[in-house]
Amino acid sequence: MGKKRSDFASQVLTIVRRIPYGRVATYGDVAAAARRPLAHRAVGNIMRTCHDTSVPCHRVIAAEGKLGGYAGDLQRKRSLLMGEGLAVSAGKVRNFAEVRWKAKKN
DNA sequence: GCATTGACTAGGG
DNA sequence: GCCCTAGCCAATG
Repeated sequence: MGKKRSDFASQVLTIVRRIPYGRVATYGDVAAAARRPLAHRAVGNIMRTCHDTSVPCHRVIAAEGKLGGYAGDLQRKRSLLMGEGLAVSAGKVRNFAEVRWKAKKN
């Protein structure tokens, strides 16, 4: 680390890193936790440009429990989610409402 | 500094 | 339930 990212990017990465095992959050939730509820697009852009291995980016999914996308292999993202006890079907998390992690304000 | 793009979201048909 | 449109933020050329 040491790479000086934008304050928003750094905040987003911190939020994603706080997502516990077996939980998932939407881009909107992460964006809202980063003080930018309308920056859901920017969150996806940050994850794409700053996909760090220290950040469980696979726990960040789109709304409605949809997986959305992933850097490299989307299938890997699905495998990771299923590996955490999440039921993924048709590119969506069935128990999304149950495993949805409520991001707290910072 | 403007235009384009992206792992998005919500709404309408 | 799917496709298209409009709107938002940040990074890149």
